[in-house]
Amino acid sequence: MKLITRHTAYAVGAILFAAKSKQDIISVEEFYKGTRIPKAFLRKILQILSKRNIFSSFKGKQGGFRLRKNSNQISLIDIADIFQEGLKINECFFKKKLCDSEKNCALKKKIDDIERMVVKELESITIASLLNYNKRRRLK
Amino acid sequence: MKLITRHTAYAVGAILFAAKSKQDIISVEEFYKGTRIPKAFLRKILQILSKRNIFSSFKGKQGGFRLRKNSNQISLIDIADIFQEGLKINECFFKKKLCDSEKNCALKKKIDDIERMVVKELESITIASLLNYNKRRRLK
DNA sequence: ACAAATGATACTAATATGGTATCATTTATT
DNA sequence: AATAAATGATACCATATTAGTATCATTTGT
Repeated sequence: MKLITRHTAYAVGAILFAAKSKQDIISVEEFYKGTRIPKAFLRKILQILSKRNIFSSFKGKQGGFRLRKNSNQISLIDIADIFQEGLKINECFFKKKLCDSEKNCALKKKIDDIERMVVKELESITIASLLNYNKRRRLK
Repeated sequence: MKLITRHTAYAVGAILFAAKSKQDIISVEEFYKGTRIPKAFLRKILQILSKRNIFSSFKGKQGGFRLRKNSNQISLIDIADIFQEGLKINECFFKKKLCDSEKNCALKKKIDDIERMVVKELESITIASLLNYNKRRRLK
């Protein structure tokens, strides 16, 4: 059971870093220094994120990425959706034999319910809430 | 996001079949006829399930497997635990850089919370509840 | 003795995940 | 205009997990 993959986590890491930074445009090199996520991998992730409008990108010298959304407009589900292809709900494992049909497979029904619950939770976790969480702890 | 794997689902399928059957000891061949789960694969799954005391097994002619527990004593979490090695909670993805330490990584905390929720749900889904679910639908 | 069963185990195949490398293109700076 | 520093696109490789098969050994009822 892996709710989020490394891609997702790294993407979140990069976004958190950008959200905290006062800098406007941040290069992969700078992301790397801040996060220590392997550079080539990070780069691919950032490219994908900018295709999906989480970042804008700027080519050429002084180029890099700029966060395009406010940190409370990005939730974990957005990121997970990008890297975990729709978090697709489990297909039926069984053929006709076991249930009468896929549509009333009890197992699938129950698992789907749980997945929906998880999706709802992921929706509620925004980048802003993650930033906040850390800020609160630091004050203690 | 795959909450349960095929192994788990097939195991559940086999257990459901055994729970419904009036037969005492059921051979792999018979399981296969009832579930259409690939025979060799099913066999391995049943072997594992009997090592884990979900089934008892009987060698030799007229041998096979007998369900060892009542259907309300087996929950999805038991099966998932067997085939998905403890449903291990996500380790931290980041090095020191991003959070102060693994112990106050907001992302990990949130994901762990969700996972605990999922585990609780899986605990609540027993074989009996799956059987019931189908029974109820059939009556409609 | 034999056939029908599981036990143990080794092996293979497919898929998903994680990660690197490289060439093309763009752009600020000199 | 040349150059260096950046991303875009894309192809590739490595590793781990999941799915599934095959085979020989052992047991047991008939």
